[in-house]
Amino acid sequence: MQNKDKNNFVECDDCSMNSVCQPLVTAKQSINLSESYLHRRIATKTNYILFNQSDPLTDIYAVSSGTFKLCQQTDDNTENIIGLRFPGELIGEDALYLKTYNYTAIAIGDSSVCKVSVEQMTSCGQLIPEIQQNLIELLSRQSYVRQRNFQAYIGKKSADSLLAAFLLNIIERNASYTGSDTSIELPINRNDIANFLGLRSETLSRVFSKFQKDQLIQVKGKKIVLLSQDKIIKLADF
Amino acid sequence: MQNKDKNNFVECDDCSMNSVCQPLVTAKQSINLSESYLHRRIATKTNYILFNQSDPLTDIYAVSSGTFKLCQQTDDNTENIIGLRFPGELIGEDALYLKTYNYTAIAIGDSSVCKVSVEQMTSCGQLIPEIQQNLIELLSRQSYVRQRNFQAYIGKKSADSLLAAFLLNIIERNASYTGSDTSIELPINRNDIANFLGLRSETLSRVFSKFQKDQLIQVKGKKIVLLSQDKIIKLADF
DNA sequence: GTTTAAATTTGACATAGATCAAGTTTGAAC
DNA sequence: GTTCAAACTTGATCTATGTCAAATTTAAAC
Repeated sequence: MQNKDKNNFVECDDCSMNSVCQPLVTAKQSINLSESYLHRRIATKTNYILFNQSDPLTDIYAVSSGTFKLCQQTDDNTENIIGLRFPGELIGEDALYLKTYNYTAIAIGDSSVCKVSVEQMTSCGQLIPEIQQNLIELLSRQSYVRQRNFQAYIGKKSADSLLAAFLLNIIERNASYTGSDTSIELPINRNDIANFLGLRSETLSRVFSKFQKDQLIQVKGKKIVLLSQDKIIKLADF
Repeated sequence: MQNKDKNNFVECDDCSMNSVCQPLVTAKQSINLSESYLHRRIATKTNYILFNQSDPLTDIYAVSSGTFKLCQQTDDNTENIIGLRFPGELIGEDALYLKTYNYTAIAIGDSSVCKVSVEQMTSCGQLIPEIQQNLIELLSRQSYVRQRNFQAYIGKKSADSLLAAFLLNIIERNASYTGSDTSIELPINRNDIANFLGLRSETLSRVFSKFQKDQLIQVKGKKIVLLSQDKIIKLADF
């Protein structure tokens, strides 16, 4: 079980960008890479913005600690949270296709990221086939993760099953980092969860209360423990 | 505007697999590829199953005509539709990571697919760098499409906005094939749409009726025409 | 520690969607 | 064409979630 102190980082070995980042580091010795090709563990404070919706793509990020929310503005100036990223996960890689970020990425709490220049990665890819192959694996893995993520929420409407699916999803995604598959230090507030799930924060609060009353979960401050994983999975499956 | 006769296929030029499929065809002349490396336009009847959930990955498919639904069974034996695929789109590529399909792919109506052997594609990729590069672009495009798809539905709960988002989504995805960005020949029945969106078919029916009464759409048999795209976009955005 | 604003919970009522039931329409098989 | 089952629509009621308001808890700033 790893230390969960907030100053701790995900290990490079557990980072999804490692397969691209490592060969670049090795290549640095033989190829003339500019200094900006890779920045490791850039510290960011709460509400720090990595990039804005519709900025041109320049870098791909991997979360090394903390959490980021991905937001979109709608016409009427409301902010919709359309995704969350946890340590070891990528941010911005879906812009490789359109060359433009299509959401704003904002730090929740003190966090940190590693950053790889797309330009450098691409030109190195021509020289080092290993990078290409790794990039393919990285992208197919990402494709799978997205599919799972989509499946988790599509077709669900009841507040109970949405929250159950959400808890399972974030606990699973953080398991390798936290070392637990039944608990999590909730990095995001009720309002943001409600926004993401399309519920009202009052409704979400009631479901949290009900889950506690029914002995499905235990909440202590920001920490959530699943008391009956089976029942939660059943709820999420509905 | 293209002919929309159901026997027509999406052009290879408009198929997302083309960037991988074409180089393989070219390579066939110089490399010793087995006969099974590529099957073009396999005809499938209604309810034909391409592969089952948890089958090991062997091939990646691209829809050349018709429509496929992606389904998952839950514990209580109900079938959940977790995605649709239209001409030019891929099926099964997200299994590249886990090596196992994680849903069942079923034809809706008479359809057809092209099929590429993953084994052959991978071994050819070592010899022909072009295939690797094209695969990367294919996967990042897919990543983007999935993200858009996710965004379209996450956080939406009202039946109105779900249906509006659904109509826009499928019309957009079929536009290059049908030649229209305001109408579509609906390939899927109300029950399946309701299942996918997590609504009851009665509710969906009521929303369809309301949209027609409010002059937002026109329905003639299976054909749907958007009368006020602006209003539908506004509904979907909420 | 105290103060204070923000986050969360709870209550009362309104409303959208689910459920159950009964039509009506559509289209395939004959 | 006719028949029939499946798909779709509509109506009446019930329930879950939204809405608005107020109370309570939490945690940040001092």
